[in-house]
Amino acid sequence: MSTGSSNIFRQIRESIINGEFHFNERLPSERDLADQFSAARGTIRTALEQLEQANLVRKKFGSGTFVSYNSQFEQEDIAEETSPLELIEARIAIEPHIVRLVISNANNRDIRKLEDALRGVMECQYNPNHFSSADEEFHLLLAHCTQNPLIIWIYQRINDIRSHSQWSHRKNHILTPRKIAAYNQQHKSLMEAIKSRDIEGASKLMEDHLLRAKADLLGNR
Amino acid sequence: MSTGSSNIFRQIRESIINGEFHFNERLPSERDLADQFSAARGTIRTALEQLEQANLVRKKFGSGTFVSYNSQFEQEDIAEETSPLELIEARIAIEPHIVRLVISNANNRDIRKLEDALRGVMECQYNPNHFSSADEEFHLLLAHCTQNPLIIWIYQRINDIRSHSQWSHRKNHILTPRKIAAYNQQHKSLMEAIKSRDIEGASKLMEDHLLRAKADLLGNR
DNA sequence: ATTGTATAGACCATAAATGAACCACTATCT
DNA sequence: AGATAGTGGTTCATTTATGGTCTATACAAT
Repeated sequence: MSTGSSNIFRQIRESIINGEFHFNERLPSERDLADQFSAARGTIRTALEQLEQANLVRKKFGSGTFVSYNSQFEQEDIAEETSPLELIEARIAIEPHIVRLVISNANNRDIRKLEDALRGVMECQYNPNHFSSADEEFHLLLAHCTQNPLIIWIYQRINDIRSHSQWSHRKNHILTPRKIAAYNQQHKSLMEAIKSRDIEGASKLMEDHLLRAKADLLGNR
Repeated sequence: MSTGSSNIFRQIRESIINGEFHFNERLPSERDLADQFSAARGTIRTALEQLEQANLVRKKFGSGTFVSYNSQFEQEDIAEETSPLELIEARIAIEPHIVRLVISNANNRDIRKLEDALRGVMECQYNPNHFSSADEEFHLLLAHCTQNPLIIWIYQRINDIRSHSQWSHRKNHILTPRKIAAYNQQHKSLMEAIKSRDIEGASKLMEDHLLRAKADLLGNR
């Protein structure tokens, strides 16, 4: 059972798995491959169809054939390999304690800036994209209020991933006006707890807030 | 997503990451880049848009395209300006929840690897440097056991800073055999809590462990 | 003979790249 | 202050390259 096309299939598969062709890179055109393998274009096409069936490759009409195989070694970008669920788990890990540090370290000017930012979030109930970026800004500002450069830096990376995450595709499904209103209410309670210097209360509110976001994420898959 | 323009995207990205273009440096104009890559300006523009999307570059109307990539340069800065106290605060923020995730996600093989690593730490009671690096390894392994790539990545960065921190100068003063023995005892209790799947108990032990380390740090200034 | 595969060529529909022109803004020089 | 050159932002028609499809032919194995 060894036809010409399946030989070509095997050869290209090896090239992809060995990393000669990188993720998302365009393969040579069917006509070029036909030249390289001294085969007819139809033969190449059946080989490519097998590759597509094996999820190693995807074809784009009018554009080319692209590697869709993601080797473990070229996950150079942490943002690409972090799922929305994993992202929110990391936030659950760090943000409740961020709130503690905010209450310990923030001065009145910081608190005012937080309130300003929160007002900005509140105004975005009906636009998921605006809400999302205002929310990112608010949580990043919290990190800044810790005045801990390492935590600020870590949270900047988390925010990079938030804006890059696959989650953003589903944003419009998850962030209904109703959900946004709920989040805003949680933000408001959180802000009040921070202002009254209730460390454990605020931390718990942040944890609940994120657990709620996690539940929403899971419920809307 | 992936076309000829993304080849140019890749090339410029590599140039930026490899430091051929420095932070805040202006890239050649779109027209110049078009000449260099023998491509049309539109093709360059789509490549630059992808770079902007990846936060590697920002465009200034009428002025140019500037590198906004925070290379290892910025990470060096973070290591420099993060004090040992701030480092341990960040660890207090994240590690108790890491322990929770470990208990939720780790399999038996992970647990065995943790026990092996812990034995390695135990053997270092009389050498602060060895204890320190074995301890780093143990805590990093905990992060790995979460199986969350983002958390692993964050903890790797924390570990980078641990080994880079000003704290290492004072290590020999702080890490007396007596202190090391105390830490080992805490590690042992932690490990037992993990093995018995006691999520909140283990998390609390980790928090106590780090709070103790923080107190030792403050007491030895 | 039939079937399955490979070859060769032609044409189609689509997507991307091209090349040119123009606009709006910025920085610099006079 | 004004002029000027250089920059990114935008649009357009056109060209090029790509995968998708179809036909006819040749060859080998069953």
